Amino acid sequence: MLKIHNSLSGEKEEFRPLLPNQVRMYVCGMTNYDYIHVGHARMLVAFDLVQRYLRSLGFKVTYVRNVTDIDDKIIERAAANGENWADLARRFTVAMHEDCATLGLQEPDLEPRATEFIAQIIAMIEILIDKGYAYAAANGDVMYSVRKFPDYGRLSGKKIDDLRSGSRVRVDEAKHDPLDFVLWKHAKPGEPSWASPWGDGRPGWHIECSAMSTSLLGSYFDLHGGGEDLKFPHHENEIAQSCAACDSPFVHLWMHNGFVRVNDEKMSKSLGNFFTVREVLKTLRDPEVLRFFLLSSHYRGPINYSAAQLAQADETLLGLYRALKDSVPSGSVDPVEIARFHDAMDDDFNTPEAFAVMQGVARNLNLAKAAGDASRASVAAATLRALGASLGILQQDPDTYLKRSAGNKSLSDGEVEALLSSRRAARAAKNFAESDRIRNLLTAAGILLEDKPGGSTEWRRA
RNA sequence: GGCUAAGUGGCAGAGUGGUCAUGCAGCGGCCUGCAAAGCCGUGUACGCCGGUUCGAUUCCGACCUUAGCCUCCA
Repeated sequence: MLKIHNSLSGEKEEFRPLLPNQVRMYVCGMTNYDYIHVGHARMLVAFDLVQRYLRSLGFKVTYVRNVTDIDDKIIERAAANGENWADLARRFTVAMHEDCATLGLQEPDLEPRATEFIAQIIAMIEILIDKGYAYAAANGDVMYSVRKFPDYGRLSGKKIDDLRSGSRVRVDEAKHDPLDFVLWKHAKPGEPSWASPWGDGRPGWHIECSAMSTSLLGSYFDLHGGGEDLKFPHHENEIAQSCAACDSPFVHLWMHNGFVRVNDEKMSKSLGNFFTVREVLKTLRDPEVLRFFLLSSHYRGPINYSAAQLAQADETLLGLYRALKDSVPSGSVDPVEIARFHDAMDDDFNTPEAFAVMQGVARNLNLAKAAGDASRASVAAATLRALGASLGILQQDPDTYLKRSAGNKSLSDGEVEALLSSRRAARAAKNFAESDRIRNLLTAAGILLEDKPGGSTEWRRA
């Protein structure tokens, strides 16, 4: 039985889809005006995992992850670059797709862009105005009147009056209430704009998600995800918009992932303490290390980013690949371990616990290999592979993986093989001084050796 | 100030009212020509103070500390 933590209730709830065997999920994706950083990667990986696991459970999943391709930041950045805003958004959306692919993400079923949904956005705003939830302000913007929506603040546990007193928001004269937020922004000269009943302008950020999600998934759907910083006000605003416009509940279950931190601070653009995915990947043996690292703590908790942590993740992953080496996965898997793994994952996607199960399987695999029990080893190998598959890891060829290096290759594979063959000759002649000399030389070059019982030698890169 | 999370062994990170997380690093052993890898073994861990209990890291209360949100943000 799958249980998922619902931000709405603050508790883990048994997951039951609204429609039999179908899951409709929406995740707030990226505003693409720059390369994605590790914090974004965590969100992307977390919901990729959710989506994968739901599918592995047999649900028919419709996974929608939007792209915000019109926004203040895009306009600003484009202006700073002297670049067309649409070109900039397109360019970084392509880059994001590349990064997602490297991280082993499966593509969402639908990836709507805000600019493709202008008509739906306008229609939704009109409904909100008709129903009295929104108003055209004096400055040409259209605002949502937060106090008209009684449930406002329920998701984030905030009370409207607490917000007001603590608000650091500069009171915009055009707003009837400081809490009101923009649905439609009137265009300033030279800004990209679309025609609307309220004049030329562009959608506010919050309304786009409401319009896209309800157009694509219906007014009431199963799961909505995003980073925990979106809980307020973004998701709160989405609820206010969608519920009011559709006269319907909006989302059954809200999921929020925790942040990536750097020295105990949130990794973010504004703090300037961010590392882009592509820059981090250059320092790693394989992108899988980053994915593994991101999955090694629970998605709701914070995770501290550091090179030392990445090194630990690398070491651990290496151990798993070493276990997989020299065994042929069989068709059958170990049902007990599979069940343990599912128990862990069913408990709100407890990946650390799931990793512990995988470590147990790896130990069995090593034990079986040491005992020369090929059939037990191949069942263990198949099990480990299968479990890895549902997390999107451990699918590479172990030999290839182990010969990869985190740093520069000072010696080519061929050079290593050549040295190894001289060493083999030395060992056969019991010339251990020469044999050790070669090994030391290789070690210094980042090549680690393992002599096997038959006289052969395996190698890998540090 | 309001709201929300969280504080676990050298590091990372699960979990539980009463033998075991798990991984990395360390130490001892087996194995090895020596290593490496693997296996076996190994560590007075649960922020502080009270309370409940036969028994609390786990439940309750206070306190301290940290992070996040309250402004764009994954």
